[in-house]
Amino acid sequence: MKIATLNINSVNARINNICTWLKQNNPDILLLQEIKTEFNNFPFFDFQMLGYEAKVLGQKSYNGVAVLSRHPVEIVSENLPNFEDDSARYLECLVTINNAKYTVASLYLPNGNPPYNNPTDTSKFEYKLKWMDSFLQHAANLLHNRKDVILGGDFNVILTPQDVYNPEIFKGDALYRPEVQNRLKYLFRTGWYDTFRTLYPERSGYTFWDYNAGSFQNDLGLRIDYILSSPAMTDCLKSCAIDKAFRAGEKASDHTVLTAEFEDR
DNA sequence: ATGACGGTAGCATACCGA
Repeated sequence: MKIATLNINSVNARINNICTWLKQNNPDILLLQEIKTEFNNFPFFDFQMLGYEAKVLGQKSYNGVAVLSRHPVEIVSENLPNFEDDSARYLECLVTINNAKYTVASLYLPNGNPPYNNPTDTSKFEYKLKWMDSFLQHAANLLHNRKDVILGGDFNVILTPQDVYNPEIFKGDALYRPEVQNRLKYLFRTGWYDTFRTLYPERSGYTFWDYNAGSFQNDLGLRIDYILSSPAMTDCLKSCAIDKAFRAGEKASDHTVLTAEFEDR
């Protein structure tokens, strides 16, 4: 079972990029974030032509998440079940592959930095912490109630200095604050696995490079996209890879694709 | 390296991202 995650930064602006990637890589499941469109403007047909059914939690202009699957898929939860949210950031589905049922979620965690015109405003950071607290609680429930679970997406958390090109610059940033790092570490203490780090303890593994000139060319990146696996899934984890070539493409997203592969059940 | 980029809404420029 091959599953990938990608912050697409507008699914309609990048429909050609992602369709080309799907044709070449053919994953069973693709988790998308920042589709930046409502349900009614989602390009269902383009994905259908490639054999994918899409489940979509859309929103006008901002956010929005989706789950694409080549196998039967049904929605379990739109938004975190324990959190009132104005933003479309969490979509949980059940995918059936050869009689095995996988719980998969596409999540887009809040950024948390203040607006540029109001740098002392902490409301976005408080929202991020509340979102994470609800997510941690829900993740604990999933671990208790389900066996095969994958949580993938843009977590907007830089976990360690190893995961950023220059830790000094990010001191105090909402992606690097101890409050969010500790919340993510809590997941790993309670049974979840970071698929990339589990297989590659030493690699940098950036998944995001700013659009600003030189960031990608000079590899000034961040590792903020993750595929987390439950213990039973981690037992059959085969590979995890970052497709850096996708970020080098014409009109690319600022994130790139992260893929994990598991032994079939 | 607090924005130079880029998307959306919608028509000029504000807001958002990380």
